[in-house]
Amino acid sequence: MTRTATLPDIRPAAPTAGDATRVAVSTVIFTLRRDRGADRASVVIPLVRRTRDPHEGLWALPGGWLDVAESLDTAAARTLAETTGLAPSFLEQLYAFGAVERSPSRVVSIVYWALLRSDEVIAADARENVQWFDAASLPRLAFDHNEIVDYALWRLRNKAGYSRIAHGLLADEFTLAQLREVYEAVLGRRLDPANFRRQVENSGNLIPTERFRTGSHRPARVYRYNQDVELADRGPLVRH
Amino acid sequence: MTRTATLPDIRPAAPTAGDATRVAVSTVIFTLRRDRGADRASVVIPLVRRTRDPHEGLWALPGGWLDVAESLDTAAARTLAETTGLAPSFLEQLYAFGAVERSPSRVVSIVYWALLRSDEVIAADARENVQWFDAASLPRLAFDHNEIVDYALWRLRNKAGYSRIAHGLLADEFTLAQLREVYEAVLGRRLDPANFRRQVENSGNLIPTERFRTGSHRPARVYRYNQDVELADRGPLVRH
DNA sequence: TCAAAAGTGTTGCTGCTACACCCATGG
DNA sequence: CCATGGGTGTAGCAGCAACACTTTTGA
Repeated sequence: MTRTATLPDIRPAAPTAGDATRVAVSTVIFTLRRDRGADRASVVIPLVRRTRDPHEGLWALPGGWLDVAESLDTAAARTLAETTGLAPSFLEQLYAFGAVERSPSRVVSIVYWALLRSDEVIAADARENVQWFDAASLPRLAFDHNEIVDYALWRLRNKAGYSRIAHGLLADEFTLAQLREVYEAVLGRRLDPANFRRQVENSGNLIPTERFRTGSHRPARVYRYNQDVELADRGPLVRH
Repeated sequence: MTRTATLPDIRPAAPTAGDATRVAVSTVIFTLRRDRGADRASVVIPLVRRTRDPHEGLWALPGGWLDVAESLDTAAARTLAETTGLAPSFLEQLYAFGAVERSPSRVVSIVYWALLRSDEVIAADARENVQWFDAASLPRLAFDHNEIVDYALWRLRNKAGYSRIAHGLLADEFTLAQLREVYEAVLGRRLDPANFRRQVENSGNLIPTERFRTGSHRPARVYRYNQDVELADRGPLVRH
């Protein structure tokens, strides 16, 4: 459970032959951070500092080796928990990266991407070697991980257009302003509150509650997601 | 060049240890077939008959093992050429399948999908063990390949909505009726000729030529694709 | 009473669908 | 000249962006 938080050791290890191709699993985890004072939330991702040689000291995506007896989905969830302690509400395969020269030895990385609700973030912060970075301004990462994060960000923004991606980033109950803030952070632009309200109300994804959240000004109605409408954008692929 | 056309032998082979996870690459190749007399074209894919034990005799997707010194993209193109003789104009990664029980030994398959232009199909037909099937009515395939084809079909239809997918299925020059036929076959429904024309003309993807194709009735203008407008739907991932 | 966010109404633009209609060619 | 597909015109509807406007609260 408390393995060293690091990407797999790339040096030829015991279980496999030295020249064989090995399969790793990594995950890009998105969540939002509301900086006090900042007028907009920003997209942040957790990275792990490498403690072994290829790219020692650089930051890298959390991940690990695929076990012989576990599926890719399971491996993604497991390595994520081991390196960061996180258990995201949304976890989906992103892309398989397999360029020959992306690592000193031959590694094919099956990369996942994940969304973390604001109330799930807490656990990870205490971890040694884990740190959160603003996705828009990352340092140089190990391997091809900068490229991977760029692709994941592109996918996040893309999917926000036609899917209920915000579900994975919010707690169960929320106001429309909070929901709008999520979309604004992901898309990187302001949205008209009036039009946003109508769009989201007409989508049928939201259920209004009778509760109100009282803040600085007029109280806002609290909504929750309609669990029936499951986003069918993974096609015929069944989960679990 | 003329290896036996078959999926990789799944039995533990020489190069790798018996219990290691191995990486295979497979491809779902789509093209259109115009049946004489039929009023609509249909989507067909080439399959390879397995000549070795796991699922011997069943039809399977063309593919093979990933070499240690080649990228995933290269492996997809190579195994495709070796098993079917085809070199598609469009080749893109689809998904990585890695359930534990999808094969007797542990195999992670990186699956690609490809589009073949009607003028590229010829070469493959002569192959032993290669046969074309209507994508809508497949027999039981080896491994989890039925599920894989379903997913690829879903992706094809999805992408047809927002992308110039037909480019990969047509020759360089074509009439609007031919282009429309492609979309009708992929989407599985009729499209209004008048509205289709306007949509596609306004998209800016087509360049009208001065040539006309004279058929049974009024000659139709010949178009070709605007090469400048490259479909930017793979995001920041650069090819080659 | 004032600022600011919550929430409603309205207008105009755009893109799409449906369908009527004209054009050009082979038979 | 007629059947058929190529190609144009147009009316209606739906969705969305822009923005004016009303409501409700804390300070």
